[in-house]
Amino acid sequence: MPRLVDADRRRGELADAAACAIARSGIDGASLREVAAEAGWTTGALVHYFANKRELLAFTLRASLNSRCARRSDHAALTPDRALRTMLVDALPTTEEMTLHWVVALAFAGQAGSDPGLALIQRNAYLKFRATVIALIEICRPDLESDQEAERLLALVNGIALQSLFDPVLWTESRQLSALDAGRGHR
Amino acid sequence: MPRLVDADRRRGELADAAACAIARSGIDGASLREVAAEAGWTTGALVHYFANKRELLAFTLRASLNSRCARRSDHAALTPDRALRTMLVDALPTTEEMTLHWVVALAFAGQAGSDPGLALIQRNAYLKFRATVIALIEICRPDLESDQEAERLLALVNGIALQSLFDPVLWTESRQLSALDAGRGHR
Amino acid sequence: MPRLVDADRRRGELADAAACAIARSGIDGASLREVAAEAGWTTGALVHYFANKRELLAFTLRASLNSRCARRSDHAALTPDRALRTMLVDALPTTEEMTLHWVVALAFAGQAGSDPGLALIQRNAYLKFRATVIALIEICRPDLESDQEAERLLALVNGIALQSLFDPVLWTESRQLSALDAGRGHR
Amino acid sequence: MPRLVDADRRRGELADAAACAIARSGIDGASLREVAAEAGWTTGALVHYFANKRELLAFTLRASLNSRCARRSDHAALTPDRALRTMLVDALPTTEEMTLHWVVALAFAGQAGSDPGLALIQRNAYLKFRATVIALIEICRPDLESDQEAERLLALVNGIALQSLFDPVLWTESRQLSALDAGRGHR
DNA sequence: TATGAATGAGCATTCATTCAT
DNA sequence: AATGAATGAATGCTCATTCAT
Repeated sequence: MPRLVDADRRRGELADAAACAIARSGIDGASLREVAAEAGWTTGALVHYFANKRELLAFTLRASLNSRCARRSDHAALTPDRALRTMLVDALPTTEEMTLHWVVALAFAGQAGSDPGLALIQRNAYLKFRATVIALIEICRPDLESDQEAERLLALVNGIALQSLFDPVLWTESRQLSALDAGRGHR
Repeated sequence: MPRLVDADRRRGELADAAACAIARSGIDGASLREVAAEAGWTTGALVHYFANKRELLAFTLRASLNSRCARRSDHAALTPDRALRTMLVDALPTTEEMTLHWVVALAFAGQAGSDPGLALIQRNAYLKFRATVIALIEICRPDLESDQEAERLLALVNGIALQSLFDPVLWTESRQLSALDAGRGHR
Repeated sequence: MPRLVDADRRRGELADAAACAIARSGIDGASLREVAAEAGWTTGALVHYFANKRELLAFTLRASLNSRCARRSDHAALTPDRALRTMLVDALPTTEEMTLHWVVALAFAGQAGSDPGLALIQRNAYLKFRATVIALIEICRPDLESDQEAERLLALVNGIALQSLFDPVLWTESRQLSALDAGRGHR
Repeated sequence: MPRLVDADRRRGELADAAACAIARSGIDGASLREVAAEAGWTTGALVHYFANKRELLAFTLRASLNSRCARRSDHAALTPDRALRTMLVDALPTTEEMTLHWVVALAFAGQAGSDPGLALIQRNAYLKFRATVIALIEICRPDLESDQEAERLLALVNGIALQSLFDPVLWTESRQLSALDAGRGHR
């Protein structure tokens, strides 16, 4: 089924283009024409891959949020402490790609009220993201008393990310890292 | 004599209505018709108080963000530790009103790319919010080694707030408070 | 009846303001707010003097066109040839005031299709203007063979006026006059 | 393959429809909806051919004014005197089509104050029209002493046209022609 | 499959008009 | 008489969507 592979690849490319357009113009501001142009097609071509704009947005949201989990692969080879740090750093908007994901997530979060369907997708993806991170934290730091401790760590990651988006000049990559280190607690 | 109206009061009411509409429908989704209907007027009436939609949005954003600072009044009478906790709690989306402010802030944050003017307003307001909180933290907790420590505390507050918005069922008020307490560090 | 005098005077002032606004912004572009502001009042005040915008426009048109006839008073004391020249010169847009009248007339002419009522006013006023000029021409120049000759002279005046409006730099006052002189024919 | 359309031809059709609508309702009165309906389309279709209303108007103005020059082709085969008369007659609103062009020109002239850009287009087109006519006059009538003489002839043409628009019943085609003949001067 | 022409609903905005004061 | 708040119907324009090719 070579066709299907092509179609899926196309959908991915379109989702990437959509993510860029959303980061640039906001969700409502990102017209289908803009997304299509970003990807190098015309509007009419989108209809073959997504029935309507909502589906394109939902797919883009899912793809972007999954990317935040995808990196979180196996860190078993590292020492627990080193693995933990690596994992958390992967979740911060230190790279351009990760910043894009955070911006897109923020755009959808601000839209949540207007489309409960998208809000649900977002919430589920967020819970998956949260579960992944917390599970790994607990593996790497079995000494943490409860998962509330892990949750606090996650909140810190999210807070640092949020502040980095608002004030990217102040929050350099190294500052993000040192703030994270300071909050990780001590054995 | 014309019908006399307290224009500033009206602007405030309209900003409240706009905040509700934004939380419900997103920023672009909140049409002037919707805002006017929410406030009990018709579209044309808005023009008396705001020259255009951008001005309405800017005013709403400023009003909402200022509300987050307004509560942060005098805590001098309390013990430093108690004052600190009170202040931070005031910044969490534990009340319905504070939740609304966070949702509105999130909506504007997601819009940042499409209107640099609004993004600037938001950034300035955020910096003011940050400065207020950090200054108070440093007063209440002179033992904190540096303002980086205070910043970490702020990041924690923001992170808890963000997670509460994504998962309000899990993040009850008491959970928000205990997560904050756990991260406050010890004297 | 001092009140009536005041009201009529007001109407005249408003018509002047309207003529300026129309010359500046066109007929549809001249909003009631703009006219009122030009005259130093607010919108609501207009309603006391004109039932609606149409009436204001009709009054303004009539007043402006009548002004073009008003100057054409008694030239009996002059020699016929001198009187003729004076009369025709009075009809050219050589003065600022006369230019305004021509511009307003042009604006209404361009609008003629959309309001048959205004078009009728304009046509009647034009016929009156034409009759006045032609009658005077025939008095001053009894040697002209027919009123067709007079009509040709009027056409020349109108043509010079039109070209002066399109290219005011080229068509100085002296050029308008010499073109008129060259076309007046010889005894 | 998409539906192929001769875009330039379409633009021409739309300009024709716009000219009719402008003659009927004035420039501001001619809404895009009205123009589109006149041409048998809907509003949204216009955007494929003109970015906005201003562009539609500018194109219509240019097209209409150029038509007034287009007819003025080669008259070299005729006798000079006959050619002159033919040319000038072509410029009078004796045909329905030429009347439309004059009405449209008048509508734009009345609008000149509100859009300097359109006024410039109009002035340039007018100068081109003037230059064309005057050049031809000078070719056909080398005996005319100066180009001021030619200009006077043009003024006469314009004046006849203007009066014909104000009083089309009186100014039949034959009357226009005889007025022109009487003013052409004698060899 | 892909194009781009065409639709029609929706938006922000303007404005003549009405009306309480 | 005069103000200015409020209305509601347009208008220009954008855009997701449909569809003939």
